[in-house]
Amino acid sequence: MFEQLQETITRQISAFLSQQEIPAAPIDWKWIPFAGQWGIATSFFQAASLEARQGSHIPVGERAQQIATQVAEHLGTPEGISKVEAVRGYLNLTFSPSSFARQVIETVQREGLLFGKGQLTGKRIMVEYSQPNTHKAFHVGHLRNVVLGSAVCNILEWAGNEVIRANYIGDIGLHVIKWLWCYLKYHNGEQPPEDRVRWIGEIYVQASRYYEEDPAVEPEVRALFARWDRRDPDIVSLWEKTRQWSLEAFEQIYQLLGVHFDRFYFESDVEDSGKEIVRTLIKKGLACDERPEGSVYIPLDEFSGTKDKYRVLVILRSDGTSLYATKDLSLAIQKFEEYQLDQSIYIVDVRQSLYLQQIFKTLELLGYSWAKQCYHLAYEIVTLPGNVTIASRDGAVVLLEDLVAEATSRALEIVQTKNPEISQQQQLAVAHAVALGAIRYSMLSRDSSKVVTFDWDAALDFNGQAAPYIQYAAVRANSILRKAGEIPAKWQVPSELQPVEITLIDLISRVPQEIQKSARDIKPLVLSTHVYELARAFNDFYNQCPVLQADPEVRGFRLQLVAASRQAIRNLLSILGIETPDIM
RNA sequence: GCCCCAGUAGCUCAAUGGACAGAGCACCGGACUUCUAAUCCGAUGGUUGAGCGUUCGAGUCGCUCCUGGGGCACCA
Repeated sequence: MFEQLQETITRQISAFLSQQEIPAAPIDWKWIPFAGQWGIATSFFQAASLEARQGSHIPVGERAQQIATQVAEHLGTPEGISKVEAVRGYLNLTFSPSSFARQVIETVQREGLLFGKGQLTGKRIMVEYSQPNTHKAFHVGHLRNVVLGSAVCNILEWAGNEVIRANYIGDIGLHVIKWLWCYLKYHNGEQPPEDRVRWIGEIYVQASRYYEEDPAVEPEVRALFARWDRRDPDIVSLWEKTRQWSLEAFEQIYQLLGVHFDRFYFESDVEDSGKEIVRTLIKKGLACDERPEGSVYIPLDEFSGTKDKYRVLVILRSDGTSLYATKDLSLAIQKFEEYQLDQSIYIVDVRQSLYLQQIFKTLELLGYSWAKQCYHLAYEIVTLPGNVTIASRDGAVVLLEDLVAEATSRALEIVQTKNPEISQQQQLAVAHAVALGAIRYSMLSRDSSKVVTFDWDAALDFNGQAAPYIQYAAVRANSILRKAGEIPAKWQVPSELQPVEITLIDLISRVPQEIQKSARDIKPLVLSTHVYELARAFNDFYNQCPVLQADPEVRGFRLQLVAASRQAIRNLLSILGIETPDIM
């Protein structure tokens, strides 16, 4: 919001420094890091350090302060700046309240629901996320992926990119055949009950148990796999029917979570084209074919002159059946051919880091120039207390719907006591927004490189740094605006602003840059932190500054500030995929 | 053996190489006749795993260790 001013002042400083024959060091502006102050700052340590290297004997800190003082004197007080100060080697420029407060509030007002949205970049980015396996349960371990992926999509979109949300469904493989075997043997003819996800998951648990415990099962499953491989119509039709059950269950979950996809890919669709690529690789001499004794593989280290880095990637089983890699190679190519992507992001957990590096390297060896535009966003997994990995096959899972149901019921209890006058339906809607917000926020408010230990109490804690706190701030703002009725169109920035007001406006003004930063680093955490700080600043303001009862000249301004705060919070929450209720 | 990630307050986590390392939870003490207390205020709490190095400046970068987690040819 202040780019122009920054540039002008940067030019003035550079000119002054060169005139004074002070070494040119890059001037980069940062926010003044102290609460209740707003403005930009830069330091002169680098320039002073360069001088020292050229033989000056003044200590760097002291010299930096000298330069800062000189610059401050030279600048005077530029338009839009109320105070210029040299402090401990830093030059601090404080914004003047009247012009900037107005500018910030008017910008939010003008842009409304789009406040914070960046200029179009012209870049097209595909984000592949969720990637569930059919015939398995959908549990809290999968939740992190969906929450992270959908937030990343929104962030990239808000930063000005075109985003294609892709999902890659694992609809075939040994796990599916195991499930079909179990269904045929123990559940034949059954129709899925209402609680479909659980039912599907339970059959999978049963299948896995028999498969592991009874050695007689494996040959039966293999035989079934062979039938599928030669497209036995009975098996194919059973596969199609049961696969559809899973897909419908996923759709329910996606609706519950409020996420959507633009493009679905299926493993079963890229299998044949994958095998075709394997043939090409063999023909080009890039893959070693040791069938039938061994597999088809690529000695990646050998080809890229590395040692123990890329290892070996097996791309086809010795019996000629496909592997995950077979299909992923094909999928990557299809994505770029279909959409001419500028970037292809894979949201996949950290355990597959080496594997995805192998895929990207293979694509490079195949000569695809876009291989370098593939990016793996690795996130750490969700474990159960005691460092227990969540595994669909042993059934020790927390189902997503159970989590949502429990969270909603706890939220509903609070809503009912606080808002007894609204309809049950409204109460439920609010509880739902709060529950899902809390769940999503807890996943987004820690770095993706950190392991999440799922804990019921922590997941259902609505206090402190959590979505309900942020939502509540917006609700309070909403309440003030509702009681105020019409917001006066004419208003003035008071001559004196409270420190909390300054902090609040400051945080609102940074929203666009925070969105850019969040996109640049692909870190939703940047926004989850910022929106929390915004909410906290608003709560401070709420407690310290009366709005409705304020003097008329202050009242108009504060109402505007309340409206801008609500908008900023609402926009950030929506990027994170969190609803902002009107009441709580 | 090799590679990747994490290690910050009692616990869970923040911190574009910059100013005094910040929040929440927990604990202790306060604030509802007020625009909703799902809130706020105050107190307590730190050798940023250890050690060298680079730098004017290191939680952040480099090296060597320690601890924990993960990965390393026919699972996905």
